[in-house]
Amino acid sequence: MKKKRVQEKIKARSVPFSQTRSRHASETAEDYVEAVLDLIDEKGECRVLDLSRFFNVSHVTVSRIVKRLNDADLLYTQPYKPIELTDKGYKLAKKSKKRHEIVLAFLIKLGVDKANAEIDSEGIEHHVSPSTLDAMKKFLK
Amino acid sequence: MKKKRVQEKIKARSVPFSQTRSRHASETAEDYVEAVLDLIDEKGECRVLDLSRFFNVSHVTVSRIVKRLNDADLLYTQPYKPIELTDKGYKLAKKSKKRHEIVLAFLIKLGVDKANAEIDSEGIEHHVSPSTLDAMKKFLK
DNA sequence: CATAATCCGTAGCCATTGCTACATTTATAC
DNA sequence: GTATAAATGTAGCAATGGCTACGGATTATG
Ligand SMILES: [Mn+2]
Ligand SMILES: [Mn+2]
Ligand SMILES: [Mn+2]
Ligand SMILES: [Mn+2]
Repeated sequence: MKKKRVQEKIKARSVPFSQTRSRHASETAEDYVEAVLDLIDEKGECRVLDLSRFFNVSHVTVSRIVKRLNDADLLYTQPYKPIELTDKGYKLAKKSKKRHEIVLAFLIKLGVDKANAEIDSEGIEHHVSPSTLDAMKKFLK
Repeated sequence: MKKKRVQEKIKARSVPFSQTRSRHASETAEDYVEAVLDLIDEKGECRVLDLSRFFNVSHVTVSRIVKRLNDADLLYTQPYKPIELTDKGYKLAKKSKKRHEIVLAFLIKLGVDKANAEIDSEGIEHHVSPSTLDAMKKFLK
């Protein structure tokens, strides 16, 4: 086969990797808004240190990310004040949480023990296309 | 509930995130050795530019990562020479490829179209515990 | 063998996400 | 109210993975 053809064939396989990188780029935002939603729900408010404990990272890491998500209009933060979700952040949180719950329930129904299902679903949720999510929903019914 | 108890409860939920970060840290190595294995198999040899096309990133990004994986004893590289796998790299590649194939076959059997299954499995493969992999294997039988 | 094309390395930039150390603000306790 | 504790912010470092620009090495072409 011609060299060019071989190269094009190789390049054609790059799509899943580009997509995976793109999904990883949105992962932090999704996990953070979901965490803020949960923490407000369970604790009444969400603080930097709550997120720091929730993710097991330093408060500095959280503080920087929260600032970026504030700039992205996903949440609202003021110095030394609790963190709140914007409308946009709330919608993303609800959608991410729903998807996460489906993935978790799916794994459990598939026969995975709860501990592993919780661990695996935390990563898998960000790599599930609408098509795959549909297939999981059908399996759950 | 006491404040301390609440904080411990929050901290307890951090395990999946720590695990997910750890898995993302091994993802590049897994994808690269798998790619080297495939490219040698299909093209006869694996070059920096092959990987650059395969992943759709610049040759500089590939070159830096290849150097790190060389230091980690996963592959063997010399300037301007083709890239080869070490024993350790070959073993990791085989294992990763096997797991990837199972995840892909699983998604297809679940009813996901091939294009989405290929995209999603590229990310999901790195978040599948032995427990989940077993469940997928059982489902395939 | 000389020239052109291709491949690859290096320098240097940016963004993200992890960290420790230290400063400042806010809340709690006395 | 003041001292202490807790929470948060800031400075600055490292690793990783993107990039462009440029130059040197290798290979192909004539
Ligand atoms: Mn989640
Ligand atoms: Mn997650
Ligand atoms: Mn992958
Ligand atoms: Mn992932």
